[in-house]
Amino acid sequence: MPELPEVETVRRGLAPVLVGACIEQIYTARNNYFFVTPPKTLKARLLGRGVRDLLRHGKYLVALLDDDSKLLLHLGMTGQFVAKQLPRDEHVHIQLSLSNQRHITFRDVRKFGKVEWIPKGKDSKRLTKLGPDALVTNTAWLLSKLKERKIPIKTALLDQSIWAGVGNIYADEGLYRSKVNPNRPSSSLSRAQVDALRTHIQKLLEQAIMAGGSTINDYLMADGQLGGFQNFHHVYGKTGAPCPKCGELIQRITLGGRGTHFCARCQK
DNA sequence: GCACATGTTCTCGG
DNA sequence: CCCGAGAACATGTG
Repeated sequence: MPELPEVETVRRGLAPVLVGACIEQIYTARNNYFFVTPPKTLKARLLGRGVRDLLRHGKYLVALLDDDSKLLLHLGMTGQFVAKQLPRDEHVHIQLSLSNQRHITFRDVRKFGKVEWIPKGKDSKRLTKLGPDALVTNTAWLLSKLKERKIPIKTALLDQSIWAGVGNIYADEGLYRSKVNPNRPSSSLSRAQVDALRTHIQKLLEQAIMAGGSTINDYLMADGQLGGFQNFHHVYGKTGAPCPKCGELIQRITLGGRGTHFCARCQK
């Protein structure tokens, strides 16, 4: 669920709480959650560690620790990182108690999220296979990668090895604002169209960050509040509603296994 | 019961 | 080996 703007919003909310603090206590739920790094190892590696910085690449958060190891976090579809000691319901998997008396709760209903500890000097394959972050990707890179593929442009925009951070909402909204039909083969787009897509999507991502991200169901900001950008969606989740520009009804199709929303009259 | 859900990863067939 | 399609993962909502 969280795409780049949601993850960046969480990063900005967590950083003031986490950076500079030391991890003093760790609670892990005793359920079958697939952490990647097992709870026992996590506790052994994280207890007593200070947090130097909290970074983001695409939809991943990376906490840099004071022994030069790293903690990689991904929110999956329904993950929540909240800088509070939330009540421990059946979806709360981890709680950290920090030296500054603050707490961080990781809650995830569908359990698609990932928590991975990375030793000093090592890299996680999850990160190394990512393309450049979508906010800093330039047209030349995007064009060269899109030219290599015949898959629908919608599917290509979601490929995290091309650029990292765009998910289903911002792909659909970006294609709509760029007037590009999601079915178009990736390699068929002109340089001008790719440039328009890059520009529109980056603008969208920045506007969404300013609004605190899009809350559809589960996503929360780090202070527990809802995001606000869902109120600015034009096509995502608007199946059957009139297009804001031409009045044609918004269609929903499936591409790459994902629901895809667009205006067949505006997007060519 | 059915369809669908902000994501990633694996399998399978060509 | 490459590519793309579809399923799987786990749980909830309408």
